[in-house]
Amino acid sequence: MARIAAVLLPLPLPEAFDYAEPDGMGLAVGDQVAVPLGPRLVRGVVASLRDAAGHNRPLKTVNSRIDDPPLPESVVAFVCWAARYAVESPGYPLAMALRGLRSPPPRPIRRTFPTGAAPARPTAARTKVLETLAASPEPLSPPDLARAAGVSSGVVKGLVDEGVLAVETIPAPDNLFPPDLTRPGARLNIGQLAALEALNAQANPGDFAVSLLDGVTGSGKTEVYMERAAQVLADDPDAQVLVLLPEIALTQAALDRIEARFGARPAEWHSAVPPPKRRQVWEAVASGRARIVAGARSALFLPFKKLALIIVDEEHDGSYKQEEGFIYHARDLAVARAKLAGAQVVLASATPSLESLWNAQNGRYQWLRLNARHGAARLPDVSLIDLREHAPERGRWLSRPLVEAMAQTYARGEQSLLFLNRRGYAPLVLCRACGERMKAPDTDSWLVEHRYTGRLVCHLTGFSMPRPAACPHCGAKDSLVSVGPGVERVEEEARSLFPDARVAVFSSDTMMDAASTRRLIEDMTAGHIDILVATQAAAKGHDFPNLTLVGVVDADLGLRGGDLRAAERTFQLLAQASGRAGRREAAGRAMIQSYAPDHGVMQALAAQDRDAFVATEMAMREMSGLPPFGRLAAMIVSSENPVLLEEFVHTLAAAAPNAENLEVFGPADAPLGLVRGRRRKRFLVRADRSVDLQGFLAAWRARVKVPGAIRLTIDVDPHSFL
DNA sequence: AAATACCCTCTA
DNA sequence: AGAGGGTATTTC
Repeated sequence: MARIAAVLLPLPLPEAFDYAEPDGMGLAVGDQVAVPLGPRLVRGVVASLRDAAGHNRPLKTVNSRIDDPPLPESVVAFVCWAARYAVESPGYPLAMALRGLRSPPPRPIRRTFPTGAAPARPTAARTKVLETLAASPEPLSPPDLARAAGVSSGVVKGLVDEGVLAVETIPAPDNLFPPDLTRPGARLNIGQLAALEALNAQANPGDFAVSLLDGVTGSGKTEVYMERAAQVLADDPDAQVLVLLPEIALTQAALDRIEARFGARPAEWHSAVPPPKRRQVWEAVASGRARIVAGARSALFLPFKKLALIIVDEEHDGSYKQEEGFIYHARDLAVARAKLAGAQVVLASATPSLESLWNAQNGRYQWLRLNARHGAARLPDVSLIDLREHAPERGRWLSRPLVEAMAQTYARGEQSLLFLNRRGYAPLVLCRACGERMKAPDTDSWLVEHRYTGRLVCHLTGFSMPRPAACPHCGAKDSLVSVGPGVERVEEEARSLFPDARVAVFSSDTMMDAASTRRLIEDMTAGHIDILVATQAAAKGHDFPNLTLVGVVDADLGLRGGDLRAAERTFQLLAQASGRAGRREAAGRAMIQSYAPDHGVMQALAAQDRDAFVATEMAMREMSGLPPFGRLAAMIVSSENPVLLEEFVHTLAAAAPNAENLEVFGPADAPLGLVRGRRRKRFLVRADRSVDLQGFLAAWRARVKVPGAIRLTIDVDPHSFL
């Protein structure tokens, strides 16, 4: 009756390793175990158990069970599913599922209290300590007590040693409080109520179901999904809710709303959460005590005990795609996660991805549309400015019509937002004397000038240098010129046009931390800013009541790369940006500057006809068999050695298995062919939806031996084509 | 990922 | 021969 345990290890191994289960250990799937691997002992998780009968390979034995919470079976299944999806080792997703556990627990809190005994020698310092402690409203740690009493730590220690004071040690509280479900919910309008009813009716506890909550900006999607969350939490006292947010570090406002609704701050999970806090959140999620978690994409890997609802807010957002290391799309993984856990998914967006719209059209997802803006708010008037006709003068980026609209807005005491999705001052610096373009060393992308810091920065590699006084190539002095606009340069132009106006910049460079972001948002909300120049960091989420004009400085920017999703992304971004205008009583307008106002994207934006845009874009995708009608994967090969790379790429091309209804394109030089001295090439695979794309990719990779100097990455459902 | 097996070159 | 180094292989 001996059993074999297949154990997943958080290491880049291709599969689970088999170990013999010691008699009487009674392992279960999800248990954490210590197993021998070569000469060392590592942590692993039991993926499955089977009878050892008929097995003849000698196996090592599980060393011991680790006294940490087991991973729920649905999490183990999800780890395996995600690995297969991404064509990667299960070790990567497993490491993510265990991440909170590997952090150190927070330091316990020490509290001092009097025992009642009197000090043998009551010196002035000792009396001061006892008085301070008696007067303190809350218990103090020994160092805090010494500081508060103004004595050295030795005095407190002496009292403790003598038994006058005692110190108790308690685990650090995690400050996670249960949601208050007796609070009244938001007042919903008819459309919101209908959507909520549909969500409530769609899934019984334990049912997998997906809904697309598709509503224009300001239609109140958040209230709807929060009420659904309230219902789920009320239906089952053990149920847990995960709210996925893009770039959560920048969207503290969403956390405030959850706190306002449930009277308790949700557990937070993202890269900026300090390790001891992570440990607490991980344990609270595993025990089921954390009932609402708000997190970035990696929160999908948390070991929820009873996950009942996943909300993917702004589901179209590009930051859900993890592009490095373990590559995945959080929206797609959220659906898989919910399926395995028996949970409901709500995908919310004003500009859903074509993938989700397609699933909604096919009836795979329930499609809930909210058309009316909440309260008095109306959709903004959108107009196109043809830059061929209204070209700004050299070195300027704002056209006459836009400047006039800004002047009117300013005169009325209302706010303008100028949107330009480009950080820094100028995207390119070149030498007038020799024509040299400033680049990062061994990299193909231009250096971006940042005037605040006086540096030239590579946005790809992070390289930066002070702006040189002379051209590093030809040595000419004062010959460097800044070409093209970034937000800082548009800010400069706005200041010169409106010298009395209060102008601010909102980009990831000016908003380094949550505090400065919050301050700027408060200033904007309170009307202390007249003109805000912003990158996409401000295009989403924030709701500024007095903002009535949105100017899109360069609408063509995103269309230039010309990849599969360029039109879709541009439409989403600009629709979100123009949706910032007029979210309260004041009527808003959006003005879009473009050199291609006849382009389908611009026409659809001006007409505010998303359905027309979606229909044409879908037709194009269908004709070429591109997502969502077909599937794509990229195989990216890179090396510092170009000769070896060339050779390997040939071997790889020749090794591609034959397959029906599938094409392999490439190898092609990646658009940014050289990054940090590594040359990159890529293959693109297109397959019909009936094809086992992951199986093909795995078989292909298994046919070649990847030399050490070559890195091979597989990106399933790629979003970036760089 | 981490330990170790392997395979060069360099030193004496 | 043996140290020192980089790279490839193995880990149930």
